[in-house]
Amino acid sequence: MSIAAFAEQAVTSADKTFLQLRVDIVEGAIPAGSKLSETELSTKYQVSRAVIREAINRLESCHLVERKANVGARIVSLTPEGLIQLYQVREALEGMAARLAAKNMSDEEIADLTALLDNHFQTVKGGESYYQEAGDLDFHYRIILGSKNQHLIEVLVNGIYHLIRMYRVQLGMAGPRVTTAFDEHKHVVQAIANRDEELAEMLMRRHILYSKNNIERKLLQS
Amino acid sequence: MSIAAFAEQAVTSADKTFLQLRVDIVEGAIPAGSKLSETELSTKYQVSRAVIREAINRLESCHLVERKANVGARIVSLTPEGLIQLYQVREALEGMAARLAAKNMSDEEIADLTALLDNHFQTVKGGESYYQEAGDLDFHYRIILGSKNQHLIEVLVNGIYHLIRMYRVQLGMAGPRVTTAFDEHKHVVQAIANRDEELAEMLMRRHILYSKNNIERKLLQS
DNA sequence: AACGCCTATATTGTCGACATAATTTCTAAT
DNA sequence: ATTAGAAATTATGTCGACAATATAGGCGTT
Repeated sequence: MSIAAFAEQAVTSADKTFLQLRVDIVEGAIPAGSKLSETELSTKYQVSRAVIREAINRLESCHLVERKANVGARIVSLTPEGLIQLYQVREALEGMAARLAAKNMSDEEIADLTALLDNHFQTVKGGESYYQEAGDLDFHYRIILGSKNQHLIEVLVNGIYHLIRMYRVQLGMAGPRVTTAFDEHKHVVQAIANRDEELAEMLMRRHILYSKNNIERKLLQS
Repeated sequence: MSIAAFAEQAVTSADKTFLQLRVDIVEGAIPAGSKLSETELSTKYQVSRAVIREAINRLESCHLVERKANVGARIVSLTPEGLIQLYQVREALEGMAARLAAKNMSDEEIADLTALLDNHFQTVKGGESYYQEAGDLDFHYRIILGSKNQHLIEVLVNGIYHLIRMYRVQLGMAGPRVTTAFDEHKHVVQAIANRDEELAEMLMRRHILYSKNNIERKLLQS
C-alpha cells in the first residue's frame, strides 16, 4: 500500500486544481508566505475563479494557506516554532495511533508490517539509502491506518503530513534520520505485535521526539 | 474569557451562513445524516448558492459534513464508535495540551485558571449545577489555549469540540460528569502550577479517559 | 517635507445562468 | 410482472459579470 492509495482520485475540476496547487505549494514551486491571487491562478491553471476559490478553501482546511476576508489568501509562512509545534501534535497523535494499532491491527496487517520492515532493512543494509523516505512514510502510514480511527487518520494524513513534507522540502532537510530510525521502527512493531499498547505508544512518542530533537539541532545550525 | 472570544466575528455573508449552519447542525435543527441541498439552503437562508457552497466547504473542514462529488453533502451520521474515536483523539491532544500548558502558561494565566476553578467550585457547592458545562468548557479551553500550540488549538477548538457538542446535544447527554470532575480539574491545575509537565499530561488524559468510560456506559444503557 | 484625505485601481465577495453529471420516471420488451 | 433502457428531471459543477471592500497613488493642506 503506497501513499497513492490515500489519494482519492480527482473527479471534478476543483479536485484536480486543488491537488495540483497542493503539490506546487508543498514542493515550493509557489514559495511559502506568498500571496495567492485568484485571478492570477485562474489564468495560470486555465479554470474559472470559482474553481480556484474552492481549491483555496480546501488548501485552507489543510492549513497550507491562510485566508483573510476581503484581502485574500497567503501560503503559510514557515517558522522553526511552527515545525516544532507540528511535531508536538504529531507526537501526541501518532503515539495514540500506535496504541490503537496495537489493539486494532489484524494479525495479517502486523505480519505485513513486519515484512515491510525486514524488506526495508535489507535495502538499506545494501547501502541504497535513497529509499529511506518512502520507507519511513510507509511505516508511519500503516500504523496510522492501523489505528482504525477515522479522525486520527484524517488529521494526520490529510493535514499534518503535507505540512511536514512542505517543511522538509523547503527547509532543505533530506528525509528522516537513517541510522537509528530502523531500530526504533523495529521496536515499535515488536510492541504492536505483542499487543502492548502502552509500550507501543511510548516507543512511537520517543521515536518522534528524537526526530524533533534532530530537527531542532539542524535548525539551530543554520 | 468566554467561548465567544474564540468566535472570530463573521464579516462576509459566507461567514454568517457558515456559523448559522454550524449552530443548526450542532444543535440538531438539521438532523444528523440528512442531506444538505444547496438550492434548498440558498432559499432558506436567502443567499446565493455560491455562499452556501462556501459554507458547506467550511463545514466539511470541521468534519461536520461529508461531500461526494456530483452527489452532494450530508451531515455526518453519529455512531457510538465515532464518539469513542473522538475521545481517543481528544485524550491524545488535550493530554499534550496540558503538558505544554505546564511549560508555556504564564504565572498570571495559571493564577487566573486557579481563580476560575475556585469560583466554579463555589457555585457548584451552592447547588447551582446548571453552570457546569460552561465551567467545564472554560477549564478545557484555557488549557488548550495555554499550550500556545497553534495546530493543537485549531484542531481542538474549531474541529473536535463542535463535533463533541453535536454528539452531546443529539444523543441527549447532559453536560459532563459533575461530581468527580472537579477534583480531577483541580489536580490538573495543581500539576500545571507546579510546572510538572508529565503529571499534567497524565492527569488530563485520565480525566478524559474517565469521561469516555462514563459515556460508553451511557451508550450501552440505551 | 510630512501628514491626511480623496480618488482610482485592483482584488475579493456575491450573484444568476449555463453545463454536466446523477437520479428518477416512463416506456417497452421479455 | 419484472427488468432493461432511454428520456426527463433534478442536483451539483463551472462560468462570466457585477458589487463591495481594500489597497495604492495623487492631491492638497499644514
